[in-house]
Amino acid sequence: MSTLFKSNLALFVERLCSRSVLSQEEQDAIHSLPAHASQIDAHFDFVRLGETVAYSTFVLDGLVGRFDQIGSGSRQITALHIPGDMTDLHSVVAPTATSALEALTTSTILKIPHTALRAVARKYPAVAEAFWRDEAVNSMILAQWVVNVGCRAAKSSLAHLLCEMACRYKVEADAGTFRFQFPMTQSQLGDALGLTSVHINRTLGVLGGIGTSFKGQTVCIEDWDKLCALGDFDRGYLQENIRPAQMLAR
Amino acid sequence: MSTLFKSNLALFVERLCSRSVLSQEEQDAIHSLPAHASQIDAHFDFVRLGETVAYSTFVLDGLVGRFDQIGSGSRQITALHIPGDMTDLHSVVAPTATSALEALTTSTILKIPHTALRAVARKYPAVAEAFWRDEAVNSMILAQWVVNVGCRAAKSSLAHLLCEMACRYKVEADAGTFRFQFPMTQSQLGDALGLTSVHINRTLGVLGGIGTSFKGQTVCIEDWDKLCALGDFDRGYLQENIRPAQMLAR
DNA sequence: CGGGCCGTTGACACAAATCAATGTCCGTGG
DNA sequence: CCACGGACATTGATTTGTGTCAACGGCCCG
Repeated sequence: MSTLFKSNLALFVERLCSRSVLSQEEQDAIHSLPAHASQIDAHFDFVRLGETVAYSTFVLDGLVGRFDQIGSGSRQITALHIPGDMTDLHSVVAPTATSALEALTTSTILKIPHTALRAVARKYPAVAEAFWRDEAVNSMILAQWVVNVGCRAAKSSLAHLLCEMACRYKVEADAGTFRFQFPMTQSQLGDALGLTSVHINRTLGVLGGIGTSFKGQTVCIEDWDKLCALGDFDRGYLQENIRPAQMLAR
Repeated sequence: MSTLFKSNLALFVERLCSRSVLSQEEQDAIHSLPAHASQIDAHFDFVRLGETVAYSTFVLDGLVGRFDQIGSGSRQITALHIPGDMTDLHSVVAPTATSALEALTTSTILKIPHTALRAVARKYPAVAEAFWRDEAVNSMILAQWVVNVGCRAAKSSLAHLLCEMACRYKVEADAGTFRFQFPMTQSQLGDALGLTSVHINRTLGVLGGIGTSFKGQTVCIEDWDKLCALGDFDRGYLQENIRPAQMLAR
């Protein structure tokens, strides 16, 4: 077990343990998974549509987007993955990609072979369950994404996305202000929300009016409650730190 | 093992076996799951937002929608479930509902306790994997739903939905025409696509122009290729009958 | 110095929402 | 049997949010 890998995968173990209960042995088994780190340039599609992959990808650094392309050429981002996320754990059970994965900014990823993931899931049912739960959370985020692009107005939709990302990045308030790096262009934000970059730009202007700014890839939220209200944001769907008693008693 | 239950759950086994390889023993274990059938009236929410459930739901008959409600009162349907679908297998690993489940029409459902589902998943890793795969397909459908409401125009979006449902219902062409029952109102279609019922009505008029009609809850598609082209539909994401050699060699 | 990429702004077009009225069907009760 | 009410479908007039097109400015990087 390489120390390097152990420290890399520690983030993954930590993520799983935030929602599932794993014994030391089970945690160690995940630490020991073989993993191959690689750096991906911005805008590079490291999984293409229709491609059959033999590994799942864990994000160590950067920002990864799941892209779906439609005939007319416009692109829709259906998921964003930040450090600590598995982008496609489901590829273990469905290895042919139905959407592409692209690094939105220069990113470092870890490729973990399906064979190893399947082996650990088969040996430890609790690990299989933790994987399943992790994917379930991704589905919940995706369902909220549908709501966001489906029936919220642009400013509300953008507010919701910023709230979600602040939570997922576990941003802490500094004197009432939440500030974090968010390396997306306005055009990419448009692809995520089904809007044009022009409209994103104007909508950011509106958010400025309630104390939320996005300049130079830095989000700054001065009034969290107001942003949540505008975005109709309820963090419940993120299932943060759901590992209480009911999980132990199974 | 009751014959009644066996015939009910046979649909579920069939579904799982269309994408996963299960031994006879594993199939029998699913057949033997305890299940409680119940009839749900149209418009009744049988799982409410925030509720913690102890069972997953299988649709025997009717049509079930997954609903998300936003502050302003408008509703967004994020998934449709037809007979043969599990609506919330993921509730085994995340029992607190982050969206509601409602019968769109009078429906018959089967409630299967989480304890039983978890037990069979723990005993048979291949079953756990089949469950996981089934959920992965739901995620792929959800991702397409994002694309649909996010960046397609109304007529394209509606066309895509009708194509998807025709495939999921496994509709066969009759003299080049696909015809099937689809018990949704125009208002519900609007909730699914993030459009108003008025606009759905007008858009259905447009689809009439390319030989697709929806009258009296019956969809009739005279020109499949044209509808697919309009909806930019590629059925690949539905993962129909993905159970070939690569799955056996694992 | 020059060429891209990104952000910003304005004028205009258009798709879809909204508001409102009317029509149709169907179940219910007088 | 007919009158009524409610849910759903249909249609028209108008408004509005967002897209499109276009131009310009800042900035980084080669």
